[in-house]
Amino acid sequence: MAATMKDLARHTGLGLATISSYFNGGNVREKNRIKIEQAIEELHYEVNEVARGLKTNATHTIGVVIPELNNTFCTEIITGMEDILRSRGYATIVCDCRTDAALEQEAIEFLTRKRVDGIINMPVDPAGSGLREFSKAGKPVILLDRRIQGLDCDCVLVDNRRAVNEAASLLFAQGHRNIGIISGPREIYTASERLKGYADAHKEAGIPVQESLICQGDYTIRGGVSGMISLIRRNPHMTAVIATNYEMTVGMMIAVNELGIRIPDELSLIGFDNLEFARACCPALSIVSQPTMEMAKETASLMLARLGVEGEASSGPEVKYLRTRLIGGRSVSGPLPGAEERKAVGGL
Amino acid sequence: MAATMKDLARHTGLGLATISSYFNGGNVREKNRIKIEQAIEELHYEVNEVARGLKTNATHTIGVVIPELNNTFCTEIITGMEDILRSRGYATIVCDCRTDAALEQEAIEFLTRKRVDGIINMPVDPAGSGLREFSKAGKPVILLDRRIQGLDCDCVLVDNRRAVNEAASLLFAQGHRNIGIISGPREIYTASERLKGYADAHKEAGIPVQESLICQGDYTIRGGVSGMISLIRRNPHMTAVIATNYEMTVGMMIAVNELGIRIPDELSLIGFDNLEFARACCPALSIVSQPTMEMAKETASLMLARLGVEGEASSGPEVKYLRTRLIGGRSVSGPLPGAEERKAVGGL
DNA sequence: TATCAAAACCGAAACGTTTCGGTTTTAGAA
DNA sequence: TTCTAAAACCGAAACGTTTCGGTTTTGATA
Repeated sequence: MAATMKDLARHTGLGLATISSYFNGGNVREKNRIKIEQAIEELHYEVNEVARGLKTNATHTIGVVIPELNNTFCTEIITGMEDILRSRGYATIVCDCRTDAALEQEAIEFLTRKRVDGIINMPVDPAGSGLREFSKAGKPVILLDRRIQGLDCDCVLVDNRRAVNEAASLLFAQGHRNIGIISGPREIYTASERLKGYADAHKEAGIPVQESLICQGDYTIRGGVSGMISLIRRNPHMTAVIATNYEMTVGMMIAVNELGIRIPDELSLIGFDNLEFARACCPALSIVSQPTMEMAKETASLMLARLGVEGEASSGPEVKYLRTRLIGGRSVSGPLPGAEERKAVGGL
Repeated sequence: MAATMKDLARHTGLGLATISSYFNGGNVREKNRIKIEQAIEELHYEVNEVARGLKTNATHTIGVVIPELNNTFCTEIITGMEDILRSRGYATIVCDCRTDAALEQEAIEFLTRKRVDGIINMPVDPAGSGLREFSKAGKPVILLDRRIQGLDCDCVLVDNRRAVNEAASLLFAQGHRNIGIISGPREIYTASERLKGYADAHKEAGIPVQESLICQGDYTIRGGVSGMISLIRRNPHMTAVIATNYEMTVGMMIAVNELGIRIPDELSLIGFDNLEFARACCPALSIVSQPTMEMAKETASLMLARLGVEGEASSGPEVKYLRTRLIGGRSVSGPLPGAEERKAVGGL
């Protein structure tokens, strides 16, 4: 049915190798180039990427494994990456592993069978067992947002520790002393980093961390709701709360709404991610905003470099650290009565 | 490097055809089956899907083209589809076309070059020009959420007309008489259907439609904000507003927050999609909820049937119509039916 | 034990590319 | 015009499958 290079060769009277050379940037005489292009037009020829893939052992496809597709943080990054990769001829196969390490492993095996040229992973399994195998085959792996102990490959990370430190420091500066935090699962890299930032801020402010103000959430909306409720129940003196990812931020807002708590009069809040959501909250929520577009760009560039498409790939693994921004809303109360002198906190 | 079927043949002393037959469900004698499986184990053999694809002319890959990845309605559906398709061995390549018909066309061409076995499309271009070509090649196309005039292929739709009719009727029943609507772009199928539902409800209630209460939005957050503001400015007597997609619902909430309007005392609201967002709003928003999971399931099943993987494919094009649900919050003045449903969902 | 259909097996030829050596053509210098 | 290095070109052999005819083996029956 569809025309092949053989047809082009016959039609133009040229050899198969010449046709191939034409498509692969080799040297072809002007008049032959014209002949070939004419033939392509007439026969509606289109190169068969599958056949090419068989020969070159490259599929021009890259796999992306993430914990949840239904998560703006993930989709914002994927949108950006997909855009860049597609413009370079690479297709993106996205696998949602439902935050389940076993499914993640399966997804990686699936992608390996599909012979993707590289994998980008926001890992759920802290061991990263599936990736090692893939990586051993000499194919590039890039970790997104979370590190894996003992797997040295390229990483694109966010300075989560500093991010939460900044958020908590802002609250201290506003006079808060009992700041709750809805933290994430201990075993997840970002969650533990964020909790460290919370501790850092306390240290810097010279205020001891109280265990009862730390609530171990699970990065879900439901977890955010129950986490918020238990924080409030356990800590009558608490005047502010930080939620450490988007889902739990939504959960926190749900809880606050259902309990009828007035923000920021009764409680100050700082959330995470999704500026649009923050602005739609009542009152507008102050949040830590992650640089999703830059993450996408860095990740895609790193991948393209590793694939030898463009840019230089460094010999060793590369780690990119990106910074977050604290975006002010109306959910943090001004200096509380009795607060010490306020510190200058970057133009918020 | 990697073992091939030839290696298996040599290792087992069997013929190539027998090995192939083993993998394709043909008859193989017990003792040979064991021999083959042992060889697979020893040589770590894995079938090369690319080579197989060249021979069978099938890539076991399906393309999905959507207007925005960064859109819960889309991602919820994709999550469900990807799950089902992957479990049947099909990879999903998602292309985000940024709500741009030209980019959509490009995405479809890209997928055609990648030789996907089928395309699922939530179309932006009402002409669907790119799809016709693909469809003519005998490969299945399934339209999601929106119809294309004159392209008769399988569709999975939602009864949008009835959905908005129900929403408006509810408002009428609560005594509202001046109901604003933030509508979508006229050329988009769902938008025009939703507007029809709005008109239907007026007809049924015997109340004439007022042009000034209809605001033509563009399905974006920004459009929702400005649409809401202009509606309020133009209609002092308006007591309720319906936003007709998720983004504009968010926009509507932003506007309401920034203008300091009290809900539902000064204005009643009904939004669209994303139950979680609705519950996080203050007060909880009443919304029209679309059956994204069913849409995903129907679409994937339809595709698998067309691909001959499972289920029966009907000869003619199939159109699935699914129903929405109206989920009550606290954003509509007066008592709202369906309160017990909200409780059930609210059992977080 | 001989017979015979069915079951199991086999090798070779595709599928549509790229690539490897080797041959021809080109065009500038002598 | 002749010579020569470089530039273009060429066909055949892969890449790892599936499939097509045709051959062998099997085991139930006579």
